[in-house]
Amino acid sequence: MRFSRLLVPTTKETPNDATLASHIFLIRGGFIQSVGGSGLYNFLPLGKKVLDRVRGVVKEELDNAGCQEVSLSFVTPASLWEESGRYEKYGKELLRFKDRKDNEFVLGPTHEEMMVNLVRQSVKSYKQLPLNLYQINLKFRDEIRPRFGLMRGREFLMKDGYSFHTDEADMKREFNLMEETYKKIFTRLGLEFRVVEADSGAIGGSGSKEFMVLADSGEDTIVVCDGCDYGANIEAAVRQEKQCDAPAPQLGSEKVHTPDASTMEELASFFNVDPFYLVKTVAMRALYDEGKSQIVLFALRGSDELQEVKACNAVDANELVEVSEEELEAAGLVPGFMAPFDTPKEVRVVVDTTLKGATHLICGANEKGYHTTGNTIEGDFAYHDIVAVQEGDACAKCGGTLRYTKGIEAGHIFQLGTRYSEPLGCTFLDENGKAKPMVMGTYGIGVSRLLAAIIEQHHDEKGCIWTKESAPFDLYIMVSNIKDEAQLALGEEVYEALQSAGIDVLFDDRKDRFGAKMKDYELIGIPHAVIIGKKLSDGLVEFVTREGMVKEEVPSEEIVSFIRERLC
RNA sequence: CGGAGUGUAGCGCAGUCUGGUAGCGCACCUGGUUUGGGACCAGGGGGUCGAAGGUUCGAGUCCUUUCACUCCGACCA
Repeated sequence: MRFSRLLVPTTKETPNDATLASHIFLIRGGFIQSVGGSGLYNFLPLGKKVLDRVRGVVKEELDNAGCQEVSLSFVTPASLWEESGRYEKYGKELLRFKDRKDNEFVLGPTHEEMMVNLVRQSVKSYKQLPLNLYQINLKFRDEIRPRFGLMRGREFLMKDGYSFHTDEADMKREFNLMEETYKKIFTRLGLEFRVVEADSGAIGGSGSKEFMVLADSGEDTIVVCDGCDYGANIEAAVRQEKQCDAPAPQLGSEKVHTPDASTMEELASFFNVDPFYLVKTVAMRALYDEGKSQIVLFALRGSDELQEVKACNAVDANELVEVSEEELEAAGLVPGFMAPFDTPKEVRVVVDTTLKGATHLICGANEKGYHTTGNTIEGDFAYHDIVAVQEGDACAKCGGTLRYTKGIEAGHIFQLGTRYSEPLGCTFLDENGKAKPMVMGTYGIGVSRLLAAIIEQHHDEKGCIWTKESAPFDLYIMVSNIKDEAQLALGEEVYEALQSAGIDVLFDDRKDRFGAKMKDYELIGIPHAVIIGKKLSDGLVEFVTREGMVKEEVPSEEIVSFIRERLC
């Protein structure tokens, strides 16, 4: 491709809403163009090329693993979503609309329903299973706050795959195969990543893993162990039960006047005890379908923090929101002095598992200005793991130290079970002619997000540095001064020779000066370049590696074979 | 949805307080010079100043309403 013919509107200036390197360079490098600035982007020729290459890697590995590509209709009848029960549960991110006949539709944010529908219509026998179908198509999620360019757009390209099995064991086999396949994909794309245990969120099901591309700019906090390969999203991370060296307060069961102590710090210093022996009672409002809601008290040790996703799962709610003090008082609770005991009966209580059987605890007295000491937690509370793992906690697997790191969620695989096949009646006949729901797995990769993830990991202050398998072109050739006939002639010659050798070359034949072309090259970030310039009079050209901007001088007559050796 | 802010040329911004010819940089077009780090000179095109209503002889500027977007918090590939 000749640069002079390619639509690459590079800019010197940074768009004012871009803060992330990937966002800045994808826009400045002319890869993408913002549409109305609301999480919608056009892919320009360069961006489309990268997208296609990344998509190609994904497709190749999936096909090798025995998956089959399909393409599902983007507009989905709402009735399917009603069948699965997600029409309500999915919330406002689901874009709903009506056609001219007033029939309701949604724009697919994910396609479990559609794929199950496809399979239930065409698969009837155990002989047709297992089956792994995928598509690489647009998704639309009406995000509350789209941002960071391709990292969190409203419309995005996603690979979503679904597998169907006769039993749990076969689904797990496929799940493991997909984990290995995903590792191959991310490795080929040149990404440094970590596979972590994850929460299943709105998709449902059990046992899910996320593929986190490590980057400081990542939106997810992941917990990793420095002693073993344990890794988990903060939303799902577990730890060894915490121990406390400080002595337990030896106080009997009494009510103590604590007028100014309502926070954990104040309370700990008031009683002069470790926060480990305090009970923190956090009130949240749990939201359910059809506008129902309930106040829930979450009790945990004063030394711990509530993990909201875990808490939300514990009460099976759609969402947890904060509760105002007024609402708490109206429900008969005393903000700042709440206890998990003797609560009004419309208030639900969830206790962290580590408090089960705990003694010598200090907690609120359900009375303004008072706490009680010498409490023991026993009996039939609803016990759940609701705490956030903290840095420095001990790994449950090996006892090593857990640390936080930031990641970009690039892939997520789920063991779904019969969460969708059952309500949607996706069954097969087994050897005995008996109908059973298929056991499913589901597997996603954020393909357009991968472009952002690659740049987050591979850039410098000057621009993008694409990896071998993601680069829009294999090589860039610059003719420094196109008025210099010798330079231009050699450029044309090398360009032709490499093109016919199957190397995808971007030939910069523009009239601009050296500096301007160099800036564009650095911004666009093709892995290697050949610069035909001044040194041609000494019979030399330069071979540049974008990573580190390393320059090597090569005799001009050897450049074609040199490149074929380096790039192939 | 809560908090903060911004809407003026394709992009980045000034002008708004104090009403009076709509400006600057980048980009774009023409001609010329220049060619190893985002060149220079000369000329040129491009705007219902987010929208609606009001005040006024006159509104980008003042008043009212409204919409959109961005940033900080809770969702997700």
